Amino acid sequence: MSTNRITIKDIAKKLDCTPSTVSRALAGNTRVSLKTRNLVKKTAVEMGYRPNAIASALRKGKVDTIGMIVPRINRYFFSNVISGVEDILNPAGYNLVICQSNENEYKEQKAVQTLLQNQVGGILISLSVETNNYEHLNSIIASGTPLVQFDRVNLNIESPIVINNNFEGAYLATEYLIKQGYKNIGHFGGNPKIMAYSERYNGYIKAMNTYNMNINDKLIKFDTITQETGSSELIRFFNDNEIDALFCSSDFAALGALEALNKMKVDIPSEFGIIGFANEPFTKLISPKLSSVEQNSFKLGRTAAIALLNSIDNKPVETNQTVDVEFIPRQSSNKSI
Amino acid sequence: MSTNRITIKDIAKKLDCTPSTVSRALAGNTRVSLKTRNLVKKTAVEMGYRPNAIASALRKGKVDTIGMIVPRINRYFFSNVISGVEDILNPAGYNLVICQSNENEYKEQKAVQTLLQNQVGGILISLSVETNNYEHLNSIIASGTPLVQFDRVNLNIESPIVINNNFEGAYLATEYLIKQGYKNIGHFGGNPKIMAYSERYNGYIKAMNTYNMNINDKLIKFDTITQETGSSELIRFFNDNEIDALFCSSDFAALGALEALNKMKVDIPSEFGIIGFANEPFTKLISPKLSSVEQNSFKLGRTAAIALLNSIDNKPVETNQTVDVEFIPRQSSNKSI
DNA sequence: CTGTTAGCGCATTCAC
DNA sequence: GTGAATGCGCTAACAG
Repeated sequence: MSTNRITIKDIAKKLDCTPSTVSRALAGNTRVSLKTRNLVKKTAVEMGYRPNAIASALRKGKVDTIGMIVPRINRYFFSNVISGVEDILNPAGYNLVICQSNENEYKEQKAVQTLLQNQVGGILISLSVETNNYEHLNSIIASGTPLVQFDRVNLNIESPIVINNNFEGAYLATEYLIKQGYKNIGHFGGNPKIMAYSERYNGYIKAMNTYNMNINDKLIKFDTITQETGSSELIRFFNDNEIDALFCSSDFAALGALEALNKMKVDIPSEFGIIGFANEPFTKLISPKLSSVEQNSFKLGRTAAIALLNSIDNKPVETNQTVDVEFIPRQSSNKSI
Repeated sequence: MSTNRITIKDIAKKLDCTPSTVSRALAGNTRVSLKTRNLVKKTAVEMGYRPNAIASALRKGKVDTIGMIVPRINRYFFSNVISGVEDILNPAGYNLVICQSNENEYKEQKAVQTLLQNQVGGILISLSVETNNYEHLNSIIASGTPLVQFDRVNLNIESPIVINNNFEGAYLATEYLIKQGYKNIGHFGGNPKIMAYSERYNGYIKAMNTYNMNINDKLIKFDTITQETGSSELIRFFNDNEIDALFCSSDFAALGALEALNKMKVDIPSEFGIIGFANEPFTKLISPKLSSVEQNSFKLGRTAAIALLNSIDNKPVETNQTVDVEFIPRQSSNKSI
């Protein structure tokens, strides 16, 4: 397959010097005379030399690649986090390798295994909702590979963590519904094992309590973060319960609920208020526009990447960082009666 | 950093045999007795052995990693292509590494360089719109690394190509507008250097000619694929020209145009018909729902991955494959007068 | 400023 | 069925 690749040996032979000199020259080592350095570099280009990163990594025992594992690549939130991570990593000379777990525990374990086998310099991970067993995270730590968890994290694992202020976002959203005059406010949450979701739930509860609102367990449903479940769950309990507002931990669940309400001819926002979470681009495209919580995902990505680089360089790392969120009011929650 | 990693040497020492035997046993070589094989495997697990993929790759001169370069990760189309690629690659024992070019030629070149340096077993690429120089593609070929281009391809580069039937999709969309009775149909295209876009343009022209429609160059605008340009370009020529319909090569441009029209109180679809391309999820969420062209991106990803695997295995590869598209009529193009 | 030597961890050829 | 020896391409310690 691969045509005979040019190595530093070939360059050395041509220039009648040793591979060491070539290696040093290419690395810009000033112990090599400027003249030789330039000559080597020029010849390398002429001969079409491409360094073998594999060999270099094996020798140096480390690699300039960082691995990142996310549940889904096609979420506004995650793709922005990725961009934020790249914004830090690329200038620092690292390459980012992205793996999708597709919310599947097995794929997540496989991804960890692959990254460790490839000796990545560090790993950034946001857990799949399905993940129940955390042995793969321990094996990252056992391997000595720096690890940073972000967004969907497990606190029992020893690693720096970067998360949004999910509690605050949920609190603000719920408070907004309350102040708009909605009376029976329900909640669609994610899997409470995941801290991001439990915190949103906690923020919701806190706001409800602060304003002496009645909390009805029947109006609270976990594991409801997709469009499908958002729609079906709303239909399932809308007719049997008094409910006039919903704070969803996911824009997609909110979208599903909103569509179901539209079909039932329930007017939003006059009869029903609804708020999502994540500020997906579609939130401002649908009708009515969906209120949501912006997570500053780009900044979160930068923060996580910086934490990882510090961890790699053995610099001090704040173990627990929080990125601010912002409530974005739109039509879906502005009671206009 | 990395704690002393267990190697086959350590296992050999413990079992009082040689690294060769361990290596063979781990690889399942039948020349090693079943008993030894099992013992080695068991001990490897017990000792927490993790194979060093780097060393293995250096030795074998190849790597079980495939590189993929896409302009943007957060496009419905691309993220689905990625899933399709994974659907083929993972079962085949390959790992996928994804790089974003962000539509930037330099980042694309850098990504190619990184992948080649990491000796990936093959590369899948969809070109950035900005890319003008194709030397990096030639260097992939020169390195002997199998290459497959998909979607945004350059025909002058010697490689298998997998694309959508863009011509057909554009033809069907334009034909639909014509049959709905729209008279002055414009076109927002992408960069015609990119075949995907030139073919959509060609399909538009073909439909217009087939039905003896008047083609007005003033109503055709290239490099208009973002929401912003879609909006600004529409505003720029709407008032000065007779135009009552638009076929856009991008859903985002169509969205921008649609928003501008909404603001100008132009009724869609009675006064103006509009169709996009790619069937982004938001197309069915906005109001009015946007007609578009579904590209079967998952299938396209599978097709491209299969082509690459065949190319890696030196099996015959169809050099030029086309994946069907489907026109999805929605409200934005159904003239209901 | 440059050469010599050694070895990263693994897979493979050649022995026996 | 197993061991010994070699080298993938590169870098780094040690000389000089």
